[in-house]
Amino acid sequence: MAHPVLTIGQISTRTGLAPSAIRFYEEVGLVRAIRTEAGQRRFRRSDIRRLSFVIAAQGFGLTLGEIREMLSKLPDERTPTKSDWTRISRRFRARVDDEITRLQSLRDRLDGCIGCGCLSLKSCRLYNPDDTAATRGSGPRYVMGDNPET
Amino acid sequence: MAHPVLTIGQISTRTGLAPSAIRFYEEVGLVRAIRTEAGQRRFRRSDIRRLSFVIAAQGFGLTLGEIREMLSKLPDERTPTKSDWTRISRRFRARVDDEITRLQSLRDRLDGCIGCGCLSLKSCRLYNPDDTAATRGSGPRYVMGDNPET
DNA sequence: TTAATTGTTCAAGTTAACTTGAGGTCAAGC
DNA sequence: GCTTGACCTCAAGTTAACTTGAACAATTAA
Repeated sequence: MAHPVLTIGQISTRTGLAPSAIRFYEEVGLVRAIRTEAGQRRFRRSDIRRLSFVIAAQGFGLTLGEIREMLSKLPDERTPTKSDWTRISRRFRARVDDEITRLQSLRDRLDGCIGCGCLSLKSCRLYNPDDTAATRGSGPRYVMGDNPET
Repeated sequence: MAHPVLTIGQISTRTGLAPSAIRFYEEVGLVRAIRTEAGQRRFRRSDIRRLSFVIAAQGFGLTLGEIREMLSKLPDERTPTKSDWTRISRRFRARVDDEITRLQSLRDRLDGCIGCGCLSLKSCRLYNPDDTAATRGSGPRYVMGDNPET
């Protein structure tokens, strides 16, 4: 093998992540680096995949905590195999599916509002209480308006 | 009319937003309050709808800046009519559609990776360069891995 | 061998979207 | 007319996800 282990700079160019981000990811437990005698980080090739997964999951909207959660399903002792990754990807896919569903239902409600003019009706709820937890924020937010003066 | 104008507390209970959030939204220009002689805020009924839109758009993932952008299309002088809102909602729907499309393509690529095992091939790009700008972060991030030891 | 490059730590700064707290005012009910 | 609850401002704190900078060590290329 040309490069049994990689430096942080090499990982950086391969993933597109800034070295500072990679260090930060190590700090929060998303990757683990081996250290040389002198204290420099060395990464395994498989960490490229790991970090790429972080990027993908994050672009999808997961927090680093959630991503760490998912990655915790990978074996710690050995290099993850293809089937390890397939398992994780399947879980990830399920989350993507859920999000697509959520957005489709948002779109439907939006269509309802646009089409039937319920924007001006008490009965229009762009946020219905049965919706799954919102990404951010807390407390009940449900009514898309009220009977306006207009 | 029972309440020609509403206090911040009333707006708060109607929207589910904390008063501090409403004040903050005023500060960043998402709503505008009238002031009483004594300096207290008074809102129009139509602001409930406005703030509800903020909540909806935010739950979808738009930043407050983007939301302000969209809301800037509403008339400033008069109370927005139903057709004003319909126009905005249509634009919003287009954004939702785009996001659904983006996620579907992510899902497809994910399926490819899961199905064909390309997770272990150089050719697998979970992030392809032609993708539209990611929500967060900068710099190129494109490779989902590399030929691993495994 | 020496200079340039790349790496290290640690503390502090950044942005978004708010919340919290202090200290004070206003409005409503009894 | 006074107490209570709602409201005000302004400064500072909070969380996520990093980046930046200072001061220094290790590696590599000429």
